[in-house]
Amino acid sequence: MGAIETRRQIVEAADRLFYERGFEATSFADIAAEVKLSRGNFYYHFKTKDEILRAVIALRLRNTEAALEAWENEAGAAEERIRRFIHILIMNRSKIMAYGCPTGTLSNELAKLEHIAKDEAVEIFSLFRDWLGRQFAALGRKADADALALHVLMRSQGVATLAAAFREEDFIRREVADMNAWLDAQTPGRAARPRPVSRGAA
Amino acid sequence: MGAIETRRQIVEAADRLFYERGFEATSFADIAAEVKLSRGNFYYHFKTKDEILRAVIALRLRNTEAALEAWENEAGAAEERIRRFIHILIMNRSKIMAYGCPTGTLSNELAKLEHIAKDEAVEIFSLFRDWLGRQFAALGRKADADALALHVLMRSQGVATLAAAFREEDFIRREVADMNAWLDAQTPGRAARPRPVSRGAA
DNA sequence: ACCCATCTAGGACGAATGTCCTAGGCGCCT
DNA sequence: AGGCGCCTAGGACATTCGTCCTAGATGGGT
Repeated sequence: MGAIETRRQIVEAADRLFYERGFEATSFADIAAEVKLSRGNFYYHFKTKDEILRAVIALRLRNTEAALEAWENEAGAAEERIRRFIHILIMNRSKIMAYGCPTGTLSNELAKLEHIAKDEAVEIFSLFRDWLGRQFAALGRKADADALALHVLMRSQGVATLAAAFREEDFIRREVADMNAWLDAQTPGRAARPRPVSRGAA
Repeated sequence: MGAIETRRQIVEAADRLFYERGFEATSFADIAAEVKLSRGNFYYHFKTKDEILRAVIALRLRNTEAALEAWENEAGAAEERIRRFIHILIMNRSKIMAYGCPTGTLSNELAKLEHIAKDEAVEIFSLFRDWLGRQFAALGRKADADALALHVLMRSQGVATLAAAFREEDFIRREVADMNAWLDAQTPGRAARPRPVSRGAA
């Protein structure tokens, strides 16, 4: 098997394990076992644990960039793109209820560890922040586009954290509906397209 | 020194270290050093790490209960009490920007570890949830009191997570203002009391 | 057929971890 | 003063961690 393919498998396994168990709680041996490699062989591909972490973050950055770019091409209007983002909460609800948000939990953990790669993890957030900001600017909210972007990100993080704590799927659906209703209210110039009823405010 | 006092100091140190470094990343030796105890003596007070965790969670539960009860007695109306809760984000902004929310980050970590005490940590959330629910019920929102409570909790968690990631104090203040504005809109029956201007929606 | 670069396996290494044992010192009781 | 129970110190223990070394398997190019 080529080294490149092996390396890819390692990073992929580490990505999942870091998400499901956390960075510190995942050992070299765990990842090696997952890919069915000896720990020694493992060392051939990655010298240190930090190196794997960097590779995982780089992978997530690439995946995030690709997803955002795909939404940029697929979805029509900026508003529809933002709804795509919001909809992740529903699509990934099972994993979110089990492990929270991959970006948020990693960023939290690295912050506590005062890990050098902390800022790189936050960079994933920045990708979403900037992308969302551009969508809000396209919606005619240029002045407060960044604040609106952070607001959407904030809600996603809050929903993910509480969903992981209480494991209530209804809560996720309710908050997603509320986010969509909120988004409707952010573009008063446009006619609000029909949406499923959002009971009350939350 | 009495064993009770020593035990109190241990739990207090563990509480802080679990918050600042995380549960797994904090070792027996770390806590012992903080309280200036030998690791052997430490064992006299706590047999296992889980035992300390349980004690820390119990402490946080007691502290939370006490804080909520104090707000119940001090603050006048239910609305004012909810604002007290929201205001924690501003009061604790330095620690939140450094380490996130103690409850949210611990709950996230324990969930990933599939730790037995996970549900006990979530119980801290439940205290806030129930308390907030009672306030909303007192505000005349009996039907969706729990949903509103979760909504407030959700926002707090989101703000804490992003504040820890980006370390922007303005973001916290902006979102707190937005939460207050949102709260105003939840009690349409009452006259909205004058509040500092919340620029736009977010 | 042979060689050399690429890849792999297995184990060694010190440090740190959670856990546990034992010997001793301190202070309150009678 | 003496004894006893509470508290402490220091280290042993097995395990696991991240890291590192070395010998061998593999396979394409000559």
